[in-house]
Amino acid sequence: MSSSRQESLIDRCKHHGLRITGQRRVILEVLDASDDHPDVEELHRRVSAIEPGVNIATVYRTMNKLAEQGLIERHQFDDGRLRYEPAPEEHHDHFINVETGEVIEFRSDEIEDLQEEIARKYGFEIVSHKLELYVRRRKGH
Amino acid sequence: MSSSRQESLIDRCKHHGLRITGQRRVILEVLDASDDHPDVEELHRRVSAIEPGVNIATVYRTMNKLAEQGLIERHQFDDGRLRYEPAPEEHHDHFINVETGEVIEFRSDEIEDLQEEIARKYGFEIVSHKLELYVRRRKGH
DNA sequence: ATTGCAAGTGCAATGCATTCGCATTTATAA
DNA sequence: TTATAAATGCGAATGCATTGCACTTGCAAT
Ligand SMILES: [Mn+2]
Ligand SMILES: [Mn+2]
Ligand SMILES: [Zn+2]
Ligand SMILES: [Zn+2]
Repeated sequence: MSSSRQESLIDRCKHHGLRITGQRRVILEVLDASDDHPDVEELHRRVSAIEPGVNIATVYRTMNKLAEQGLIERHQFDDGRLRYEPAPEEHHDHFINVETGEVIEFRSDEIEDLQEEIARKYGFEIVSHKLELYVRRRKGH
Repeated sequence: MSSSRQESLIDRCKHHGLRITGQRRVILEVLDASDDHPDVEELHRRVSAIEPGVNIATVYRTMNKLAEQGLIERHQFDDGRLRYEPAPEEHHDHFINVETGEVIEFRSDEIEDLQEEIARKYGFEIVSHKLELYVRRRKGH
């Protein structure tokens, strides 16, 4: 999740030559404050609570622009919608609790290494990957 | 991929109480003959080559029905379209060659085991999972 | 073989998330 | 301050998938 990032999204946008408009300022603020994986509609809801009048198309366009620049990550879990989070400092994968919809992050160096190993075995190099574990709470303990 | 399955999809449909219509017969035949991961449009193209006049809505409905019954698996890779393959006898995951779009199957017991282990560590049990490795051919060797 | 009816189909309409065209506004560099 | 490319608002369009409805058909029971 968001945790503490060294640089704000606004600063990172400036460094990438993106203009900081009033709308973007709010969108970036919302993104920075999020520690979950909101979709565009939810982002728009949060933005509108701070500054009404921002069009949802602007949120869509901003997310695309940010993703292009690698400033955010885009996910598509099983509900089919695009969800976003600020680009994490260190890669992680996700549990999705099928009963609550909650998304939990985890990291396994062993799995990451095995992925590289098996790709190499097949003569591939990994460009990116997606690992999603759809889970439920274990009963008893 | 399809490899040799013990029972044809048509037989499995009968056992599941699904009616075998002319359209379904062709759709199932196409599925059984596929050793890739076609989307609905591609399936419809292949079906139409054998028997023109089958409506694409029928293909959509048939795929949903088959998936409900667990007779096929549904995937959504990064292009966002739903793709299908006959339910494999043994679980596998996928490489997606980002340069060609080709989908290659693999299986890693080590990774499967590690997934279970890390889920357990978090107090979860895995309901299903998705592992997709987006790759390119390694240059030199 | 015939019949009854739930299941399946064709077709067009609809839903839903996302993108796009275009006129207008605005951030930023000069 | 000004010029201009970038960004925005808004509605229309897009792409993929689902659905309502009238019609057809597989198939189990007779
Ligand atoms: Mn995350
Ligand atoms: Mn497969
Ligand atoms: Zn990972
Ligand atoms: Zn797997």
